[in-house]
Amino acid sequence: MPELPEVETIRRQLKEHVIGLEVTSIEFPDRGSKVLKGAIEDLIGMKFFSTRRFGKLLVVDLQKNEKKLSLCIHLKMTGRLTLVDSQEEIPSHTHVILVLHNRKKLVFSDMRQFGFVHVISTSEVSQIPFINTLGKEPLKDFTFSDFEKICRHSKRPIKNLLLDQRKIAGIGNIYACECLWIAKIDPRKESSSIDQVKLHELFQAIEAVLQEGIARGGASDNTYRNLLGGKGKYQNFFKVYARASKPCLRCKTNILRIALAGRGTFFCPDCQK
DNA sequence: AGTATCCTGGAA
DNA sequence: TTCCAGGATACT
Repeated sequence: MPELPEVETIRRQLKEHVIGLEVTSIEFPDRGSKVLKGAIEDLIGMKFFSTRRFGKLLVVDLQKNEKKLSLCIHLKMTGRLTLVDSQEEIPSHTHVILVLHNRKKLVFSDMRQFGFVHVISTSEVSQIPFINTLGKEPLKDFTFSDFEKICRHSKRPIKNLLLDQRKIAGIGNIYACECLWIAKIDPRKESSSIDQVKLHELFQAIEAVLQEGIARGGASDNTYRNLLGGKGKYQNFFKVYARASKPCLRCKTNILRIALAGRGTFFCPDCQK
């Protein structure tokens, strides 16, 4: 599902394909859709100006003279942002369509309606609670000492900690499973009990896994598609996620699937300690 | 700190 | 027909 690498992929595509374009009209195929908030129609006549990402939240800023508004978009599980040609078919479960000056359409669709598209004034973006409570960006200002501090204070299972957006921003279920496998750590292991060496391996694995995810355009194990409707490729390189009952790629022991933090959790019971 | 909740389609 | 997918939040 869309985690940091998938959202970052879309952000980069927006930057390449949408920045500088003007919104000429807006359509609401699902009027009254609960995923929309704020005066989206106020975006008409404004131009895409910049793109930002906060964890898994995408922020697209638009401008016209002194007026500055921002689209805050969260894809959650099945949300999609798609840029389609004027004649192309609109995806199913579409909630809003921004028609652009070049006649292309920027479409937000979401089958399960967990995601959202909110319009707020750009000056308010830094104040929205979700951004305020986010932890460090793992690919930006994240140091080993930050990570150590987070883990040393917690008795929770390490996987739960990795998924906690208030501690580290952007890691979801897939990448949490993957980096724990790489660092050979049992996802159930109490965070504060992991020794320094292993913790450092995990710290490096987080960066490596997220970078590789971005490099491969994200993971389309299930429903994820990028801005142009294409699939990511990272699912072809999963080490452990979705490999229940298959042999561990390191030691051949069968991969286990358990529930942790209410999520499917995949790990090798033999080499992840 | 752990769990129910939102929601729908696809798989078992 | 039931189960499962899981991001974030509101509960308990």
